Amino acid sequence: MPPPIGTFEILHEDPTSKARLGRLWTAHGPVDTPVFMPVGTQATVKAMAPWELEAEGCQILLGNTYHLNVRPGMDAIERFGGLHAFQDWRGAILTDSGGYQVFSLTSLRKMTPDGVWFQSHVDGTRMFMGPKESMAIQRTLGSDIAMAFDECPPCPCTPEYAHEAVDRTLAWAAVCAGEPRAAGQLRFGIAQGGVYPAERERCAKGLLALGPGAFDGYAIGGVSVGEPDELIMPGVRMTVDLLPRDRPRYLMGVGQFWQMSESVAEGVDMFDCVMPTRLARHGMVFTRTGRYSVRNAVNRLDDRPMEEGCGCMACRRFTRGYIRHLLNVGEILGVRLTALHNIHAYFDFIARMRQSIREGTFASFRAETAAAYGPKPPAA
RNA sequence: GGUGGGGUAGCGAAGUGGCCAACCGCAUCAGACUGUAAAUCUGACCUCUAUGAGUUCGAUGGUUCGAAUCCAUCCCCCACCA
Repeated sequence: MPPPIGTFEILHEDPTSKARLGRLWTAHGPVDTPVFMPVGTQATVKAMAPWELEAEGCQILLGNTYHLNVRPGMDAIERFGGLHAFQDWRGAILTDSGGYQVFSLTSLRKMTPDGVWFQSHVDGTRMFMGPKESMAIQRTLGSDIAMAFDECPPCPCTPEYAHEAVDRTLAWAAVCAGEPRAAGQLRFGIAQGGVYPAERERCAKGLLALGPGAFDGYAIGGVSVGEPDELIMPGVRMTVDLLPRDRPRYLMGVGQFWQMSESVAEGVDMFDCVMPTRLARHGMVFTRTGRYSVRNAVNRLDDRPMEEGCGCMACRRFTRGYIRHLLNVGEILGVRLTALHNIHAYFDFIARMRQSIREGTFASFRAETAAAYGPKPPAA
């Protein structure tokens, strides 16, 4: 019999860092951590079929509250019996609250103390989203993990603005924590604070002050929102130790291989990022030794697979020259194949990282990752 | 053979005396992308010893301080009529 939903087991801890192997139990099965969650904003991971994600061992993916509320709308989601049924995804789903759209759609929204007025990026319709609305939508979506509605401020922003954003994020978190949830739905709080340690600390402590029943896990938000590379990891470090070690810690929106291995070393368990799928559509290919653009002219006559030794279907059957051709002429299969490969590369990366923690070789895994990708990724 | 239209950078296409190394689109080349307004966006794209210089607008000659733009001759393409 599986443990109760929401149980987070810590299975192994790395002696050389704060890395740990864990397992979070959701209503749609276990999630082995550290985990990478592909982003499926609009009820699909772009260019990927659900069975392809299953084949890669994907246990959980993302959906988006704002975007799914705009289209198809909650009446449609209800009609189809929730988000899982709608997109026929049998694993777990984490829904982002819409807080990121406060950042990414800055020019289309207006902040108020109680929430945010969005002007739809599709047809301009005004819609209000606050903590209650976000939680209600996520309830209808029926996600396994609902994120608290937060304000994700950009970088740079003034200390004063970061302070206000933390005020709002904490006030909204309290509202979220009091809202009803879907059956078996977990709820994560989000720590903001920008690049300011005092604000990071105030936000994390404020979330914890809502009590252990408020949240099942905690996220680090507002990272990689415009700050230079060298400020990303400090933002993580100044927050992660403030979050309970017996609960999953989720670094939102990150990211690159070296950022993930370094964050795992700090005690982070969960990641999501659009990079593997977005960059796939732009012709960028991730490999164990770096990334490169398969669109580049040097690949025109290259008969090697995208990554030598890779076991993904794209690499088992097709050459760089062919895939470059498909991307070059705009054929759909091109982005399908690069997405397939990049998702495979991400899951391969995470699987190897988990294995290294299990086998006690995480330190050298970190070093290899830093060498291949580095804080300043070398031109592959 | 006649009449009319036309030849502009890899292609298409503006420009019809100075603000033109020449708008724009495509193609090409390169770069960026981190809780996805992104199969998107940015830049380069005549040559060079390159915040400057040199050679271009079918060819040659001419007018003019100055020509892709005006004139003459020639070459080629298209349409219609013979």
